[in-house]
Amino acid sequence: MSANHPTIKEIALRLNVSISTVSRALHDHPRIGIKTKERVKELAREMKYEPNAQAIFFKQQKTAVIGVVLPSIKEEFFSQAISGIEAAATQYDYTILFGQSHDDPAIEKRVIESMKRQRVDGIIISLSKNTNKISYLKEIETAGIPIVFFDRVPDQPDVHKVYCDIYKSTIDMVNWLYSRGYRKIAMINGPANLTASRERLEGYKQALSQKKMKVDMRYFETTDLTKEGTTTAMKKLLSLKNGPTAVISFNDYVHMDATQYAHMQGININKDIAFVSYSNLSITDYTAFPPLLSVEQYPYGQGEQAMETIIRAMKGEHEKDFFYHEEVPTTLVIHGTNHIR
Amino acid sequence: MSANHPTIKEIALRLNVSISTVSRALHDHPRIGIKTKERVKELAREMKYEPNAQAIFFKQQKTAVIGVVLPSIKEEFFSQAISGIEAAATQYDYTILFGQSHDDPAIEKRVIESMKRQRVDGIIISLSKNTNKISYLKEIETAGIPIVFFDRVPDQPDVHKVYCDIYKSTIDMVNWLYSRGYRKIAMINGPANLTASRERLEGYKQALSQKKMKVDMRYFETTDLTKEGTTTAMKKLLSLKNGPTAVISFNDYVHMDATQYAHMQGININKDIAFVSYSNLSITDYTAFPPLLSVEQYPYGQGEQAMETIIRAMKGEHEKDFFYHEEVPTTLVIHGTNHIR
DNA sequence: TATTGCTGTGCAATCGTTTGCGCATCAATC
DNA sequence: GATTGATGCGCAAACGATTGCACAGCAATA
Repeated sequence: MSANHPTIKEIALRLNVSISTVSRALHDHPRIGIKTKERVKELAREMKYEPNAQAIFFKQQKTAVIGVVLPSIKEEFFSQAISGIEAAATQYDYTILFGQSHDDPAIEKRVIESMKRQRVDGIIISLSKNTNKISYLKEIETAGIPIVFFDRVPDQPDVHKVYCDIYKSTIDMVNWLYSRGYRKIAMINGPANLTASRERLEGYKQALSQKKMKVDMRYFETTDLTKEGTTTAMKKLLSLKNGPTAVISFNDYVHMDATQYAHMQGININKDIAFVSYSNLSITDYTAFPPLLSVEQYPYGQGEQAMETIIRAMKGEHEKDFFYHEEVPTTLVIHGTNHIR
Repeated sequence: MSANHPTIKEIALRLNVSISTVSRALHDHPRIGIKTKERVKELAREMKYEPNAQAIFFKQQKTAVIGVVLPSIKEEFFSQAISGIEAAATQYDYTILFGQSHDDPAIEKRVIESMKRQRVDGIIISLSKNTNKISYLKEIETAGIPIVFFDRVPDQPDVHKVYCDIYKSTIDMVNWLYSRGYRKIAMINGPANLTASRERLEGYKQALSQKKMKVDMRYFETTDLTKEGTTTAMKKLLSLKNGPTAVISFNDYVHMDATQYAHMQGININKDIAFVSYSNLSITDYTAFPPLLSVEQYPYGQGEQAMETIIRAMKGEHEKDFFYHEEVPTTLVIHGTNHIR
């Protein structure tokens, strides 16, 4: 069952010419006679010859393979992102070596090392949410494999990264709520160590202070993103004397847990309390309680952008200490009007 | 920015020994002196030498890479499946070259050809729903790259495949409904050309006739899996004089569209009409109208099984005309009791 | 002393392809 | 008739690692 691919050597043998002649004939080298070219091409077709990409890339010290490491493809955001990456990759004749970290830094490292051994030409990664040391990644970059971070990117400036401005989206979101008359705006944020959480919190504070509202930390809760964590957070918000009239959830998954609990507590979702969120999952319109508003982060576009950025990084045309920081825009998507209930 | 990996050649040069000595020392060859081994290993560590997997596999005419082609990773079924594939791959020291067909046979073929050029050691594929010619895949297999189909598999017996018994699941499902007193059981099936659809239909017919019920084709509709197709099908069912008391949907996505429409028509979901389905999406419990019952097809397990099967196929220990047909079990998962509404 | 066997190492081929260089052959030019 | 230039093709090295074979040096044996 071992692969039996024809080689230029066999073609050369059958045609009684040298290997180099076959190679050049197939590449339409000007110095090869036209009859020879035709004989070679004819036989190549007949034998279903296909160049051995492995051999070529081995010689050229490239692989035309990009490693892609994502936390979990079960999240719609990442499954969309990889589609964008793949689409762009196909366009540039690259293929995708795929791995998930499942938000475990140890697995993440193992996957990366394996990709390094495979000699991928570059790596696109969205960090596991528990990763805080990326020094080994910098080493890999120094060893000659460029890395582009996307969405879950490190704070530091000396990396290539593609991300969207959650800080700004959050301000937009609060402003939207404000313009609809909501004043008691709560937030169920993610773990404090995440950049994503920090951006949300800062945007939240900034927006409130722009509106001359004081930041009431009773309205600010966090969740570890588990159902239990979110339920606890929501419970606290609901127990407040002067409870919130609007709740911003970390993302649509948190939103679903929060609204599920609130509903069970007799809250009329989006009537008694307005719920808004991030991610804009496609499943949203089928859920029992869609958010009034969700921030669309265009994972597909981020994926495409990440691929284009790594290609530029691989070309290495940039200055030695230049790093790409690509910001992709977001949009507020309104759902509330046509939801099922 | 080109990769600069140390090679055994450089180690040999620095140590004034031959390349072969370095290679053997690193592999603990018995004929290499102990001091030499230590000197070599020491320097290798120091230089952060890592064997060039590309070179090794090139020489061995292998890649340790498995191509995985899925219709669309946005479907939870496939995103779970690839996790299973990846987990098993990691265990056996294989990596995953990934591609989506987006249910387009032309793209599917392009992806496969590209993987062939990359000389993957094997291919795991779940067919695009529009694919009907797999002859070119048989050719690739003949050329020496084993192929394992999973979930969306061809009918023919002369292929390796991993799948679950939807025929049997459907019978179980109808029996479950029957035991709950439902007698007017409708089905919204998928496109007739899909094996998956045929199995559902046959199971449906078989179950009904086992219960001495006649198959009423007024209760049988199909959808092209678009929202419109499903809505039309549901509309027809609702317009019947003696309408169904239960509806079996092709999968949870169809189920969501069907129930969304039925709800808008004033049907009390799972009270007026019972809805059951296939896939058992994790999102189900957050949706407005979860199915009473959904068939769990264990995509993760199917993925693992597919990986194990391709590894066996690559070993080629089987008889020349033997093909693996691995059936993985399904389960009926009950939701109705704790759904939100 | 000659043979045998062991230890430690190097040579060179191999995988498939590309490519710089060189060598013919032939026609055209001076 | 010698030089030049174009044409057509082959040789061999290179990419990184593995491995069968050979060989030198040395000790033990006959």
